[in-house]
Amino acid sequence: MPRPTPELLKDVFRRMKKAWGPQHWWPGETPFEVMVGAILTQNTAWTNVEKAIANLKGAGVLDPEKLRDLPHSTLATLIRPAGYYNIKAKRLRSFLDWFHERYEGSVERMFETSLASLREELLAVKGIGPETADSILLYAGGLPKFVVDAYTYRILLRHGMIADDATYEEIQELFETKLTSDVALWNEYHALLVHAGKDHCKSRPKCEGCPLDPIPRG
DNA sequence: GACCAGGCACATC
DNA sequence: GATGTGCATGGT
Repeated sequence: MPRPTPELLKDVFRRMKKAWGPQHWWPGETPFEVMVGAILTQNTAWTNVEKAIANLKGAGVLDPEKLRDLPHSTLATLIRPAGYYNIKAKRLRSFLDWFHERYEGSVERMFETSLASLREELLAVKGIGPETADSILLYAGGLPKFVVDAYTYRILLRHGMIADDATYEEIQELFETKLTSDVALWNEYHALLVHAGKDHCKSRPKCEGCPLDPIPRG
């Protein structure tokens, strides 16, 4: 497996940051909103998630206890624009039940738990996998956990920095061991990778003028 | 109308 | 352990 150096990873970041600037992630007003958004955005365009969150706010239920009190059908209807609304209503419910029973719906208490333990707890919730858990830890909790997603995989593979069978944990370990443990850096790095995959490269099939072009493609 | 989007759990082999 | 499949709306 190719082993990108710390310098290369830093260079990739500098190039993206220079080209596209700060991404201002995560777009959510409170840690709780970020956590809800992390579940709703699973395999879904963020624009659709925004509509769902707007519905929740409009109904005045974007609150741990109020959301948990909603019947399944009501919750599913409100989050309908985010797609997969039945399964996501269940996933939100399982998260909200855990959040209530384990932390009494308190964000402050939740993030008093150590990073490694909290990640294990989140992964044990039905509907929360590695990316959702890590998004919650980094973007809602401000904890040093690097978020890996489909774009991260694609871009790193394209530039020959990982093997095509690299796992989530391997890719995460790559960033976490070769970059300094810096929440602001990891926040921006992941957001820029998503921008690179979503907005930049998608609009340019061969990605002409890609800021990463000086880095050989695999 | 096809194809994709900031995954995950579960079935089947 | 690897591979396949269901879940669903809204934008291009």
